[in-house]
Amino acid sequence: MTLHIYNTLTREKEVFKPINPENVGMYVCGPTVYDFAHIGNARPVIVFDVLYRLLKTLYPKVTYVRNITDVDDKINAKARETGEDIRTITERTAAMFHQDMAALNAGNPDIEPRATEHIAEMIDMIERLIENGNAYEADGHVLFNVPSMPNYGALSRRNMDDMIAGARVEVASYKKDPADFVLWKPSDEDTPGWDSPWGRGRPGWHIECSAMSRKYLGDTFDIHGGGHDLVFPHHENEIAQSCCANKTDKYATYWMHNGHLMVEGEKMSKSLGNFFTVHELLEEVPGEALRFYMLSAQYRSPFDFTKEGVREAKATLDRFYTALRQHADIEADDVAAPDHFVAALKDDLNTPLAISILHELLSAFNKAPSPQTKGHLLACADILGILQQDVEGWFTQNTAADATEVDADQIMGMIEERKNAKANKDFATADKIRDDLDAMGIVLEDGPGGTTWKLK
RNA sequence: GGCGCGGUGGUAGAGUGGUUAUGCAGCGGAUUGCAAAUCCGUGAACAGCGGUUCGAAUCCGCUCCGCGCCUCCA
Repeated sequence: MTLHIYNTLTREKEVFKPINPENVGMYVCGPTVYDFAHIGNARPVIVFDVLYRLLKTLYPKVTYVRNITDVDDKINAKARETGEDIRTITERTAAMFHQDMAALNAGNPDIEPRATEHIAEMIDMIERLIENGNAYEADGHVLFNVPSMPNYGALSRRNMDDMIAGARVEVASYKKDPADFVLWKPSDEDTPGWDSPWGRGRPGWHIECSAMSRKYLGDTFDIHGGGHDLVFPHHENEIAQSCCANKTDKYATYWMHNGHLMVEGEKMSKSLGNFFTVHELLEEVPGEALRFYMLSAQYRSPFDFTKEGVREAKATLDRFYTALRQHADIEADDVAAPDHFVAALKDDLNTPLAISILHELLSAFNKAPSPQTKGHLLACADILGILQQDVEGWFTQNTAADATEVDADQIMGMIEERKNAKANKDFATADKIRDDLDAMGIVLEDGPGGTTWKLK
């Protein structure tokens, strides 16, 4: 089984053929750093983290680039609101983003370029677009001229004439064509800006990804990912900018888009108040459970995020960790993940199928605990980025909030008391102790090796 | 209006032109002082209507329903 990827460009699952098998290039649209990451922002981070892990098992080198958008009008608006410098906001937010994503066990990409550190590259690209006749200056702005690109609309399969007929936004008077979009726009005195051949201003939304992907991955590269909503206009415009500036037919070979999240069956939105940040969820559930939960659906499907679903995901991970705990003395073999597991992931990241195989491997491990069955289980889990943390830690400290509330010594003392009561056949006392612990949120399990405890 | 996606058992969620998905929940059993954990067994589905086919939940068409995007939202 070779790696297959669903390509938005062709709307088909295709065999993955890297441009250079020695170094696979992957670019994913990262966060705009002006507020806490919400659970929807976490989906592409997790999905592409799994893809990155999978690719690294298949190719000697993978270069994963994910940008940080630190110049944007939402950031500017926040700065006006709080009176802070945009740099203060973006630095703080980026740090929180990294912290939250680390809790989801999503590693950092190889390169994480920031827009503000690549203004020169963007200006250079805009200049080339003007030279090539694809962009023009008007009223202090520089605009990309959409009709100058014959293939425009190929990714999103849009016809510009139809779109304009149904457009719901007024067209700025300085545009030559209603579909033209901004590459550079002027900044007033109160707005962050950079000197450019067109005066002091700031970049449009799309140009940063074109400029930065080129710098780190070249004119054409293998995979470009992001949320489904970015297909149009963001990715369509990136293609236009990059192909026209670099004079190539091809920008990214494979376009991957993750589906959006809903919350409790409703579209997630601030006005509905059903907006979870990763940060607040981590107060009540381990990041690993959020990660595992997200992977329970195929990445392209819409995902209905529910608290009940989170709870179930956590309970499922408890099962896995329980098995690992009961057989903690067995040292896992250093084996490769079984083929049928890897094959599931190679089929356009079929994580639900992969997880079903993980359940089979768990069952096999429970029935016949051995270095090999444990090794298989852990090898698969490693690719998904789960079951890697300390087993005792999983049961005794599920969230940051738990750490301060539990007194392990006290619990061990009560377990000892109960053991003595049981030895004396005083089951009433033994059960009373168990009930008391239960009321504290502690669950006991009597096993062959003694009694263990865990947080509910 | 344009473009696109989806409707699977109580629930979450894969897959396949004819053969058990898997998890959770349910039911029965083993084990346990009782539990927990684990193991064994078990019922239950493919939105509707046509068509292609020896055979379709799986391919095609239509209908109904739900959802997304349409200039700065992952």
